[in-house]
Amino acid sequence: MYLAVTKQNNLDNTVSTDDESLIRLLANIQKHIVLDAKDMEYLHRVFKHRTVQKKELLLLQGRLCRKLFFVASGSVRAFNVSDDGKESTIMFAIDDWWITDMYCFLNQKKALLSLEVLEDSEVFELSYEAFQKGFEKLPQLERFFRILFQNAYVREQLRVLETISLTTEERYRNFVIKYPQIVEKVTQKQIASYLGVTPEFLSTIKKK
Amino acid sequence: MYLAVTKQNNLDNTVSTDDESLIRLLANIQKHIVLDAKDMEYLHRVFKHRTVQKKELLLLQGRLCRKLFFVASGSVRAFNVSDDGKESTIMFAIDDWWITDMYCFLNQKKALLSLEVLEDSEVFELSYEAFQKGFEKLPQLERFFRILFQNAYVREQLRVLETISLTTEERYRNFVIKYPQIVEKVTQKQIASYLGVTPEFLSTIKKK
DNA sequence: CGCGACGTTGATTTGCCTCAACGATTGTGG
DNA sequence: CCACAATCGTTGAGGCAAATCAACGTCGCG
Repeated sequence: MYLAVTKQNNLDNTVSTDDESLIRLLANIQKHIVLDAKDMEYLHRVFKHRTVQKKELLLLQGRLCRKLFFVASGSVRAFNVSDDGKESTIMFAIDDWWITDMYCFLNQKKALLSLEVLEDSEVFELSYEAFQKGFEKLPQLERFFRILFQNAYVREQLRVLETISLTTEERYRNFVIKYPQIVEKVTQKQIASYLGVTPEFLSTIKKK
Repeated sequence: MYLAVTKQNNLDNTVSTDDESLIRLLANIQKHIVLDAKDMEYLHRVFKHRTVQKKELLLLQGRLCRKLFFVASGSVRAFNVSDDGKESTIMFAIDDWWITDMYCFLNQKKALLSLEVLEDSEVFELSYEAFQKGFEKLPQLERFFRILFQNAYVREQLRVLETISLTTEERYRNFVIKYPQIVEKVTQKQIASYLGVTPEFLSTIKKK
């Protein structure tokens, strides 16, 4: 098993949070493709592990977006701040989610979004260069990311449908049902900014 | 060139609309991957060409979604009708766009969307089975669809951001700027249902 | 030609925002 | 560890954005 390799220089018998995080990353990728020891080693090399803490910004709106993130544990929020200061939350990423400002990552443009760590978290980052080279080094990654983007596309399309067809109250209900773990971790203000309404209005909805 | 092969049984020198459509399909795929003659032959076999006419439904909400469509020419609209009869347009597909109810196609579930042909069109359809088998037969398709879904995801995410952060008027302006060819082809009612507002309200916006 | 869908306009109602105030919670520095 | 500041969640009053409903002229189509 690959983990044994990574633990060669781990003198005691405990599994470090680094190892745990790495396991989560590899397990996530292996949901869709098969990896041998060499593949895992390669991924271990190109994915940089980081322990980040609450309130840290993984990306600041306006800066070049160079990294794709995998959240091994904890939570991250992606949001935009408009000229007049209004915040809009695009997505929350908790355990095992991938997140970045994808538009700006793929086109290497200035970020429309900021990425904010919501609690102390373990993440992996993959640089744009490694992302592009990865497809040559490990062609199966085409399949992995095909499925990842496929799911992401479907998710966003359903969100669009909900946003334009349902009432705010229905959308809030659906959010709570769909993402109960997120509801526990984030503030109501953040949920409001995800739904595109004011915190005050969300508050009145909740009274029922 | 591959087209020469397909034209063996084409006695005169004209290029049929079938050929033109096929060229568009192959050119679209070759934007992202390289195809040799055998690949093209394979794709020609699995993609079924159809000439469809205005008002035809490629998919009816509630039915099993079996096909993925490529619009070689013409236009198609994907929309949902809610229980109380309200229509919401999820997307328009014009020349060179791919369209289906992706969620239900990928999960082989009953369609949330109907697909309506807006004008006489040339489309190709790919069955779910062929879609899945295609990745074995032609592994480069992983890359092609990876990029296709990647772009689709980014597009939808930007739409979500616009929807929750901009006013209806701003969103209408952006739509006209972004998709002028679509504006020419579709009714105002359909644009309203894409923006998630009533036709009456869109009408008042346009007065300026 | 006549019907039905479309686009427009206006009157009224409803959903949601803005602004302001307040207690409760969280975070921070002394 | 406490005190203070800052942010959060709630509530209410008033205002604006958008929906609803109805009426009417126009256009495309059978």
